[in-house]
Amino acid sequence: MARPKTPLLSKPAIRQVALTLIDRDGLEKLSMRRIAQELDVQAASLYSHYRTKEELLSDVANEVMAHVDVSEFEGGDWRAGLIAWARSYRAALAEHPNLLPVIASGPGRREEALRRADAVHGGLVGAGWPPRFATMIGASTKYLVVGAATNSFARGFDDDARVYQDRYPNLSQAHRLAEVAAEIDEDSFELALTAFLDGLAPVFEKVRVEAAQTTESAKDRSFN
Amino acid sequence: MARPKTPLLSKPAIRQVALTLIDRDGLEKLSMRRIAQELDVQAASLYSHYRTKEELLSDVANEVMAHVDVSEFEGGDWRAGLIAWARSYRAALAEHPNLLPVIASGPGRREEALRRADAVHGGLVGAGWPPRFATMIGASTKYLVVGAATNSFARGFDDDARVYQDRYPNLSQAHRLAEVAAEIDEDSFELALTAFLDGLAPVFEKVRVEAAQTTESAKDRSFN
DNA sequence: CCAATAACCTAACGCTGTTCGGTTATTTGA
DNA sequence: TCAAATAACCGAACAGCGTTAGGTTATTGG
Repeated sequence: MARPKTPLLSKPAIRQVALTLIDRDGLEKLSMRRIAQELDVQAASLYSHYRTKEELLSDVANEVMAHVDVSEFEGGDWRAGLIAWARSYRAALAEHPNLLPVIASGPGRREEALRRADAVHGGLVGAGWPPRFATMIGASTKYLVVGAATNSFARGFDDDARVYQDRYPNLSQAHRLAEVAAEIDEDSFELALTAFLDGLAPVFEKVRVEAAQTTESAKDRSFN
Repeated sequence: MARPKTPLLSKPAIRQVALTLIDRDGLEKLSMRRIAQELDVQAASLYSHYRTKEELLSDVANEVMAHVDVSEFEGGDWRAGLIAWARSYRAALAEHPNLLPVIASGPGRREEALRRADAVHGGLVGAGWPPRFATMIGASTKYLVVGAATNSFARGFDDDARVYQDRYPNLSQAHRLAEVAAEIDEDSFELALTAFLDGLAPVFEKVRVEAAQTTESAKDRSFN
């Protein structure tokens, strides 16, 4: 076979197969040859559409990250905005846990990631946070989400045994381990997020007062 | 050459070379053949000491994690314990950023990790936290540390440009990017940790009251 | 209608982790 | 003391990896 009448491949099709295989068999088992096999094609043909495997993975990661919700910042409520962002972020990672190393290894295409970063940053600044704090709070929230996802999905049944006994001292059925672990992760994440936001509230008051004073003295100076 | 008079290899020596290469060239460039080359040996010989590359990496990760400090919990001050733990944890990751994917992919040898998990958990319970909260707080703090490390080290000069402009609107010298980024990461981490712990304080009061009431009613019941 | 391009192919390169069987020094046990 | 077992190396090879080169054919643009 040389060139087919109707193309067998397309970027979206390749991405979709890649993501399916990642979800099913894990990131480590994914190879260009396996993707090609699934598409009844030779591995070399994939390189007509994606220049490297890395580029493909980065594209897949971007597709997944597109579902993250930053619209809640528009209301001007920074707390609600952060919560919605963090939860949908975490949900997106949870849907494709095997993809996490790719997402965690830095953003691929700049556009989308930048747009979301801007929405978060802009939302915080719009709500009254100084830009410097907006940066740090955005970063901190990301820490929580990525850290939670990492610890949840890359777990190897280690200290968890102890963890379960906290809450389920009589848990002996191994088949319930997964759901119990998921519940604890969920609760831990919510606790961390809530405590973080609660701890931020007094900071918000403080920096607003400081900002107001700075504006005052700036006004004073402009009068002299 | 067959068997040498004095052994050329040892587990510690292999680990040391592996870690050095990881630090210098990155995790991706590390191969058994390169480690062997550095030790003037053939790759196959390494398998007399480590059964797989994974086992070796896991051992290296454990060695690094051994520097994490959980001793501060002994004083009974859970806030001081968490801060010391989180900071030394983060410092350990920062010393070998290229190793982070290995560390994040679940603990290797159970012993050490369990010992530390126990120290954290025990410290929190000893300070008055209910076991269930001790579990969640330990997990949450880990989220922060791992998330911060991931976002810091796996960065690809993306939304950072904007981030720098927050604080250094006139920063044009690219050679200062690294230190500025490090400073922002540091500040973000400290903000997140402080806000989290501050947000935890009222929770602590609340669960202590509840625990006291539970004890009361337990006493009541024991009287009846 | 012809040239360019797009989309596939086969074959191969150099790399990887790992295994096999061989060789020799050291250690163990009778 | 001497044989057997083991430990520590080696060379060669296996299957699989990402990627490239060069070939063939269908579609498209001028």
